Amino acid sequence: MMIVPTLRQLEYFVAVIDHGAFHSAAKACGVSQPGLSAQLQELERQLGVVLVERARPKVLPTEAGAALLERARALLLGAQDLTEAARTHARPFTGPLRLGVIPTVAPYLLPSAVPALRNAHPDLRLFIHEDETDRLLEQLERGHMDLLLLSLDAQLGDVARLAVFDDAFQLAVPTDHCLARRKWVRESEIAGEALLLLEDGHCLRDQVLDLCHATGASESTDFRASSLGTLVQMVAGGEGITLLPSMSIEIEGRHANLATIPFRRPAPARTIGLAWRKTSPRGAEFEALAPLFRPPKRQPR
Amino acid sequence: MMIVPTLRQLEYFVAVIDHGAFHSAAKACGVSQPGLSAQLQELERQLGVVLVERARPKVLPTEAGAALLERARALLLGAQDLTEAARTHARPFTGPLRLGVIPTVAPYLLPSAVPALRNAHPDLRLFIHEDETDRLLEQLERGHMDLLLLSLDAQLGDVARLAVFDDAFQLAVPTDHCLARRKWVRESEIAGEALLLLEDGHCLRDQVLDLCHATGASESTDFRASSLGTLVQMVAGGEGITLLPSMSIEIEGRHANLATIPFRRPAPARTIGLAWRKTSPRGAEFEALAPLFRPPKRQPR
DNA sequence: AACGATCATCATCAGAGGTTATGGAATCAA
DNA sequence: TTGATTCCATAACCTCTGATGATGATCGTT
Repeated sequence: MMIVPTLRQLEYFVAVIDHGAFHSAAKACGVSQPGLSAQLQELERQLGVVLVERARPKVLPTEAGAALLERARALLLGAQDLTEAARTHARPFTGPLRLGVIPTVAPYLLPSAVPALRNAHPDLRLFIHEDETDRLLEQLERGHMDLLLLSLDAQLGDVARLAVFDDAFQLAVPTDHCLARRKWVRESEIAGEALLLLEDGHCLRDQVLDLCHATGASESTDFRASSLGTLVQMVAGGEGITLLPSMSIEIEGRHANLATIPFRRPAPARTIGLAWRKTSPRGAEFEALAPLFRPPKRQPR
Repeated sequence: MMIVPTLRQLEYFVAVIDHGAFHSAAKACGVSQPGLSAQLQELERQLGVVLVERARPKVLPTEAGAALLERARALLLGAQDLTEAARTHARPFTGPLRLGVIPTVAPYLLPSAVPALRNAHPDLRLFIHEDETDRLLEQLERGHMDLLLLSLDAQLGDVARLAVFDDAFQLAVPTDHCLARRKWVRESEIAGEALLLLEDGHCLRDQVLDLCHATGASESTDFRASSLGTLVQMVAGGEGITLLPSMSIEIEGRHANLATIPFRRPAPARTIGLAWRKTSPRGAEFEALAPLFRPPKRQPR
């Protein structure tokens, strides 16, 4: 069996489509434009099909090119996985670990988790990327991320996942709110309230919104916060109430005019966990890393 | 992203494992032994892992090698599929078509189907391989077969499939059997009978055996035929009775001392159909070919 | 001990794949 | 229209990969 395309040719092909231009694709691949051009031509010659239409503002895949693009991507990803499988086998817990974390988890969990990771596995080169669930998942599928730390309550699609811990919600109200002095509240007690929520794209927003529908609460209109920090500022300013994940309270809850009240059990919660591509060669590693992402033990009072 | 292994290196690696020796693997790949040896060393150097243990009588994969072997196979298969996708896109219904057919179908359907195929698509280069279901499926998964023509009643696993037609069973008895003059029989009437069956491995055997259990018939011990032809000889010789698929009767049924009796509807039947790898780029082609595998119309009497 | 089989090494060479410089076509601004 | 600009293809040249055949080293067998 003679192998027809080379991985290098496929890499160039994918790069050209992704960049929409030869010269920038060439730069991204670390080669000169003529070099890339020649390889792509050779690929097209060998396959007997024109893959990219050299249109003016932007090169576009032909029909055939579009049909082969995903196969090419899958092959390149498979090659990457193979090398990673080799390294993992030779020396586990080494090499790059591209970790994606959602914005409503990163600032609260990473300060403890990152040192723990570095300490337990000093040869792991950690790259952290913070983004919303959907974009993280796309990056994961494309092989630009290795591991995600996020809420497993969101729609994750066909990925391997492992729950790490549950993160209960608490009610956050201004100190002059009628519930501010309560030791706990029932879920049903937020019925009729209008909650301040995060802006679109945050999985936390979607989950709390679902909770609103289930309990008879609603979303406070006119304003959506871009972070939990902003949200807390607004609650403390008397603009409304909201739900905060417990992990955020130690940091976000230190605010005059803000009271946080736990829910009575069973409290509504999100499940924080890890996700990775099912075909990732490092699944076993990731499972072993999971405990390091648990929140640090609070001092018993 | 620098691509670490080349497809050629992976091809050599897989060949060495499959052949158990460098020199024969090299011959199979069409290169000299030192060439292959060097590439494999380079692969091992780049991956930082020894992949094959140069044991004396036979080289064996190391633990790491075994772990990477399936990934390597998948990549090579993916590359093959990609080229095929390109050719299919450029000129559908051309190139090699490696068709696997089970032994209880091949002699009855191929005499009409093969000319029909050649006629409809003269640029299709047909390679036909006859074998039992399990082995065909393995060849299919490995990429050594493109398309299978078989009974969809067997366990096929995770493959794409398309039913082409139903092939009803008929009862075959010696002419001196009490049922020999009947125009039809009921399924329940074979209860208590002992049927002659094919030897192990034929899906037809398994299916008829299931039918026996369902109807209260049993298998005639002491003898298992290696083909339907043999089976018919034994029935005609008065050794017992059996079930024959309708498609075989025009050929196998021409025998003195043999009577074939249809079952009353709904007659027990097998479903003949096509199967291919889900990732095959030629699925659409195969679906278009399906009608050519229908049995030829019988002349109405 | 000698032999045969098998994989590694060596010296060598063709060509695949890269580079820079340049050409030509399309786009855009004036 | 014209000139400037952008972008891909081509050309000439170079480097080093990946092949070859011959030979060496090692191990199991006779």
